Amino acid sequence: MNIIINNEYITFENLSDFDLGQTLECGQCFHFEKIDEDEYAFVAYDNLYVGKQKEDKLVVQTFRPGDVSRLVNYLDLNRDYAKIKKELLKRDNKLKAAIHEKGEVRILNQEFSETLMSFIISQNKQIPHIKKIVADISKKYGAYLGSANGSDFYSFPDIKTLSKIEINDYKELKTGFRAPYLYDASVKLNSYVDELNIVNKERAEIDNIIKRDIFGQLNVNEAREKLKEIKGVGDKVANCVNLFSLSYRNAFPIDVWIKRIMEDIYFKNEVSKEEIQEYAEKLYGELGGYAQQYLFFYGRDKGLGK
DNA sequence: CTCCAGGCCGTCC
DNA sequence: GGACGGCATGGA
Repeated sequence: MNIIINNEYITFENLSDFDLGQTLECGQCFHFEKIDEDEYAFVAYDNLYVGKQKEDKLVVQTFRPGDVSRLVNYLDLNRDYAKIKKELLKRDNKLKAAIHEKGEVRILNQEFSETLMSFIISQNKQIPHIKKIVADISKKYGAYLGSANGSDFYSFPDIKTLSKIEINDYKELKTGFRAPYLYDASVKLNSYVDELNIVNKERAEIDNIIKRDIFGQLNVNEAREKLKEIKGVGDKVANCVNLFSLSYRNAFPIDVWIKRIMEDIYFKNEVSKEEIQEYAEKLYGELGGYAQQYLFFYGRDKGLGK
């Protein structure tokens, strides 16, 4: 990989095992829009990026010049995915089709607070509607970041702003029964900030401190249980947060789709989530999160099991 | 009209 | 412990 910086444009050359569209569309994040063929506007933390990829070349316009390392980290571009895929295939050749079709997905390193709130919203909802609610909350309470292809983009509200949103405000944003869950999550998020005595820090740094000081010493199971202290967070949402923002790449979230897909590929009949969890842990081990995402995206795209 | 969506909670046994 | 209905909202 080669990086060239020219004013607000960051160009990546010789990319491997990466596709921006796949990475954004696979279901791990909700704060983006496809604005043209192979072109996406996406929000990470309080930054807006507009990226266009052709083959192994990606050009990203950033609305905050000088944050190349943050973008590289967000897109997880410093990790050797060829090695991960090779090892996964060694452990289980049945992943071949999923990796062949969706192998250019990378697991993003997302902000903890936005990921938590987003996946609380996600329960019993389809992805387009999750995206709409995330955009609506951001538009109402976040900061304006910029415009792309006629659409305005806003940051997801930061923790201090979230802590001032009431249950009824969430209800007005059509979150339904999730409103009290979102409220409780914002209270817990704010309590982390208070507990760690984080004052006068920049957004990404607040995120880093929470990840390090609240979750840094916990293994994946302990982190999941800690997250489940939040109302409306169960195994699935907790594991999504673990995988997509807390760097637990061994987390294996099981939702309706992955359950169907695993049953289709491995079991040939209906089995419990616990059984699937155990099976996945044994088969994929510390690479479970990658396998899950390849399978999820592949299976959902193909409509496997339905 | 129905049924279901990247689930979870409270209640029942 | 496991099963089951309810839950807001929108789209197929």
